[in-house]
Amino acid sequence: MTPEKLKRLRAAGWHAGTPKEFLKMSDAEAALVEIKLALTETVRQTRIKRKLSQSDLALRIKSSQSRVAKIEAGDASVSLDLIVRALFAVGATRQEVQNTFASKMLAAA
Amino acid sequence: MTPEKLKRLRAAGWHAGTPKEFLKMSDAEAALVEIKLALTETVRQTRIKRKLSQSDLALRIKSSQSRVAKIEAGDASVSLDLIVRALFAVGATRQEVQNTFASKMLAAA
DNA sequence: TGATAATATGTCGAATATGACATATATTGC
DNA sequence: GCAATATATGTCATATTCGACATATTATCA
Repeated sequence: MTPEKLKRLRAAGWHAGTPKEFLKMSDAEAALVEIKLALTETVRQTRIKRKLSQSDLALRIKSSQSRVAKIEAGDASVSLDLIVRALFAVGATRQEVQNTFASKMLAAA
Repeated sequence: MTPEKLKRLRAAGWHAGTPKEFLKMSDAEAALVEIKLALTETVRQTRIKRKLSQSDLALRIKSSQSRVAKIEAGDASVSLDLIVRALFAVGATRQEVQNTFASKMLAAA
């Protein structure tokens, strides 16, 4: 895991304490975090493409604008369940989800 | 449904307050449940294939046998996050997990 | 059969995620 | 510029999910 990525994750609230502890995060845990981040990016991109505001999306998932902002910011307090609900609410397609995953893979290489 | 609510929904981009529009919401909820069930089924099949007991898997994800049983039973109290952690713990690849999410997004482009 | 391991189910206090709210900060259109 | 709109951030009481435990049920096999 690159220092760049660590910095980004920490900024989003993912730090588990010391940097050393953070590095110990298992590969599986890291993969889960990265999948969540990829999906939140799909949420944001798709929402904007559909010309919806965060408040619009909040209404659809019966949540609040601030929580939608946290979803898109990759905040650690957001569950995968809520991210997927948001994905469906913006009407993301398989293609859009796949594309985000694909671009994430390239970035990781 | 109150006229006020209808007005807010239209402003949010639903364009209508017809029953059809609201079916989309329940469809999304159903799709989320489908994703969960598909993943839990994979957890169980893979765990058995690897000849692991529920207790073995519980150790790997630092949980308990009873919670693993609930994961595999599709219990409503189990989060998508925990299901994915279990999936990785039985040896699923990141690619396999990603494919599940992508394949369940069926909205038309 | 009966012993033993595996799995299922219910419960509960603790931990975590939640929507809502206040408010700060961008961003857009005039 | 300056309103109006959109987004970001922090907090908090409530709701949900958690691991753990007790115990019931089922499966395996000598």
